[in-house]
Amino acid sequence: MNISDKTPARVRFAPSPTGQMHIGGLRTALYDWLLARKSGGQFILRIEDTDQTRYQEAAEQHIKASLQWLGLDWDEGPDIGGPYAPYVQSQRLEHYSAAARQLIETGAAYEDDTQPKELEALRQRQHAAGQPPGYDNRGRHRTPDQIQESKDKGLDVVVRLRIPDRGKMEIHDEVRGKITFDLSLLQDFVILKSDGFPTYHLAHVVDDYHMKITHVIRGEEWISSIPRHVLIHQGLGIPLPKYVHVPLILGADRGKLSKRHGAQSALEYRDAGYTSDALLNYLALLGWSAGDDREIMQRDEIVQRFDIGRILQHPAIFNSEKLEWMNGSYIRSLDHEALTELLVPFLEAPYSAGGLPDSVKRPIDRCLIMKLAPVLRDRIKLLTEITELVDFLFVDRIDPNPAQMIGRRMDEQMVVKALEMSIQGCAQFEPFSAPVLDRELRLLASDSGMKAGQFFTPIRVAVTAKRVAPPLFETLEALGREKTIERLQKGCEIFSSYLSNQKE
RNA sequence: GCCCCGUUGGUGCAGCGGUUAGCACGUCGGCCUUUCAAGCCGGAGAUCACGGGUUCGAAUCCCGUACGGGGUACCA
Repeated sequence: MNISDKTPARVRFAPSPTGQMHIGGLRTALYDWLLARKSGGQFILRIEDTDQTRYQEAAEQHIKASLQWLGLDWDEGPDIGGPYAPYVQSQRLEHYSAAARQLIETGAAYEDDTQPKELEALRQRQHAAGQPPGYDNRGRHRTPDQIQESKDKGLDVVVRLRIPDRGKMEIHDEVRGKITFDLSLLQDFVILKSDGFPTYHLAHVVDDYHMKITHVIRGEEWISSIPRHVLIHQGLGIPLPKYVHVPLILGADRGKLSKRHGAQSALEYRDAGYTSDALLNYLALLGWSAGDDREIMQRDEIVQRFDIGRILQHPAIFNSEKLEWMNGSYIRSLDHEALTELLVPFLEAPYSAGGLPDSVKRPIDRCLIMKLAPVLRDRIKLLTEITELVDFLFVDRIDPNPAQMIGRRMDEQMVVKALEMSIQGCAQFEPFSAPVLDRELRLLASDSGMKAGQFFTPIRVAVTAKRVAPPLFETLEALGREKTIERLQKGCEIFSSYLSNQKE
């Protein structure tokens, strides 16, 4: 066990509301939550809305809904408050400007009135000369009078942090260990934008300090900016948190995860029929392993075994086949009640959203699903697959294909015989239950001289209009005697007319 | 370009100086069987990216190369 896991950790998930909550962000949130729960600490949600240009109002709700669906409950956050409220950066601007002022006073930072178009021109010149792009620290020696003059003229003024001209910086990351950077390669960077908003660099450092965050868990893309964050800490004279940089999640082609790779956001996975437990389990393993071969682990077990020291150092590749398998495994482990609970909403969804035909009135008879749950469980990997599997139970009319009634090694006579014998039989079986149907239909099959597989095929197709359906006896019982006989008779008619058409 | 990080069967992981390189997904074959699944059994599939060291001994430690990823913004 990692030593840092033993003391209560305060960890935050700090998304910026600029779009949908992607799988990568969700995995980071999960690791935050796992560390907080394991250590008996707090999981904090903080909204980082410092980019006015990319802000999307719906995004914050989407983020919260995603976390809730996955069961990642937060102890402090925008809607519930907490000792360090507010938890939305746009409501904390005075903290950042105070920090920026302090940094200016100590000389760690300075005001810069270099205009955007000047920066753009600089970049173009660098590009033309084949030089690496970058700010050349030209604003370092502005006088207060010059800055004031620019402000009076309404020009843009930003605050930049001064980077030492030379020197190395050695930092420690909980995942990768020691990482060294050459400071001479960095340029002075913006901490306060001209619109008065802080950049990420300043804002998160200030907030993490105020909120007493112990572990900064975030994506690998931030590794390169650690020196900037360390410099801000030093300038402010505040202690460093522990850094935990988690590997990125890539698509099957080793490229960034995008639409091409299927669902992207947590809620899309929900709608595609994944259970939150399965997704949580899969996500936990995407960039972390407990050190043995166990893969299917309950939430509690994952919390217990989670260890930031065992987070992987290389990108994780999202394998949707494995996720599907895992989802199927979770579905199979559900009890009948829980499974029914999950399945019914998918069936009751509008037809256009993958539910039963709209002609079926809602709410549906969930007892039917409950009864069949044991035989349904093994047959679906995604909850959405349920509709296709059981729709015949709910619709009034089905449309069986007579050609499909002729099973392997069967002729037309056999089909007619099987249907007729089963119609007669079904009128008599008492009770009309799966065990009785099992016994009696098998007897009829042997009486008819057919193999069970042959005898049952026309029945299945007549009653379900499918070649592939749930097990027959349970299906017939669920359907009931009356409907079964009605469909068998209808099947008989359809098959007869099919035969006469064939002859013509 | 420069900087940082990584590299074990098709895929995801285990391995932490001595193993017949283990597990899972997928794939192939068999059993079971009323269809389809599930389950069970078995198979194929890895010169541990490559090249140098260190060591009695290296997938494991060091260096280099290749490849992959990230960064290089008044985005996060």
